[in-house]
Amino acid sequence: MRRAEQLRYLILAAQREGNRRLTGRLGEIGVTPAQSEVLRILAGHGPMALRELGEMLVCDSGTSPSRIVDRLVGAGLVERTVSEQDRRQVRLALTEDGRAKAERVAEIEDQLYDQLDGAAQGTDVEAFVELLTKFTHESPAGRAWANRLAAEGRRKK
Amino acid sequence: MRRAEQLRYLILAAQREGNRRLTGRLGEIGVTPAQSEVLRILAGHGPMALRELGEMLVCDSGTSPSRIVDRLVGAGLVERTVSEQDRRQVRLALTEDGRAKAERVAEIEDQLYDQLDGAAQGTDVEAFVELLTKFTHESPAGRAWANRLAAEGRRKK
DNA sequence: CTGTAATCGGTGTCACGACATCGAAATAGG
DNA sequence: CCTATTTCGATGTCGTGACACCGATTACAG
Repeated sequence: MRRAEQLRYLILAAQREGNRRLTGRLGEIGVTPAQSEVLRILAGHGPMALRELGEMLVCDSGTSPSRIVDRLVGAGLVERTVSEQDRRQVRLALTEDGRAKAERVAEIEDQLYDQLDGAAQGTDVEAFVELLTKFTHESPAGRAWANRLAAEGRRKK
Repeated sequence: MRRAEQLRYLILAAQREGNRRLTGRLGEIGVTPAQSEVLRILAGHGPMALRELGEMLVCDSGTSPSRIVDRLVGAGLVERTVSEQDRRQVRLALTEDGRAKAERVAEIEDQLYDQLDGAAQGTDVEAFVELLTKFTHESPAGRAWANRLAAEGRRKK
């Protein structure tokens, strides 16, 4: 059993398990994990174009997350407006319902983060964060996460 | 930015990136990552029932991996036979083509494991393995991986 | 100003994953 | 035996993910 193989499958299992727990809790308020990521990004970083959202989404590195947004628009949580300056662009903004839902999502996530932080007590997570960052920093998903961190930094200023 | 949140998204990004690389390399021989896991399990642990396969599959914790197997049967890599003793059961076995394909999958995986081991040089991976094992050991995917490890142990005897 | 290239978002397609439900077959209980 | 329960695998459905391709719109080069 190679060390890398074990790491590979444990990362896969952890991702699945995290998603499973999140799906269960988020299901109570009628959103999926992918949708929740969109809600949280829009709540935290204001209205933006679909392309910008795509550059921050870890869960979907496709050309554009049109279809995830479709469902949020259908659920009345997100508003799509064609940009005035550039009619190719679409501006995405949370509705009132969307803001409320994003708030509830944040609460649920916080509870799960408490669990995870508890499980990670006594482990040198920083070393692991560094390894994963190195492994992903050239990938679409890794760049999306880096974009989120950068935006977070700007927001705090 | 909570530590757990960073860990969550980095694990997601790493899983996506690993899958992306694997998809690219495996695409050359016409299989997907999920299919490759089935091939490797059948190659390593002999013919088995669909249920047993399901209990070892990290990639699919659903009721049964019928549909993934469907495609492998369609591709002529796996043979499905109704069990004589228990006509509810289906015995899965690799065909000659399937064995050859599993061999090529193993070579590709080894190359990627080399990359990953290289990137993990100097990191205390064991601590991380322990954390992930603890996090997943009650989950479907975690149990599947534990089953794989156990079967691996038995095979070596 | 005009033709070409680049950008943006939408869509078609395929293969998952997760969940629920189903029918056939075997087993346990009486 | 005979019925109720359990097991096994298949299947329907929904929502991703990843890729390729498309039309509309804008930017740019000559």
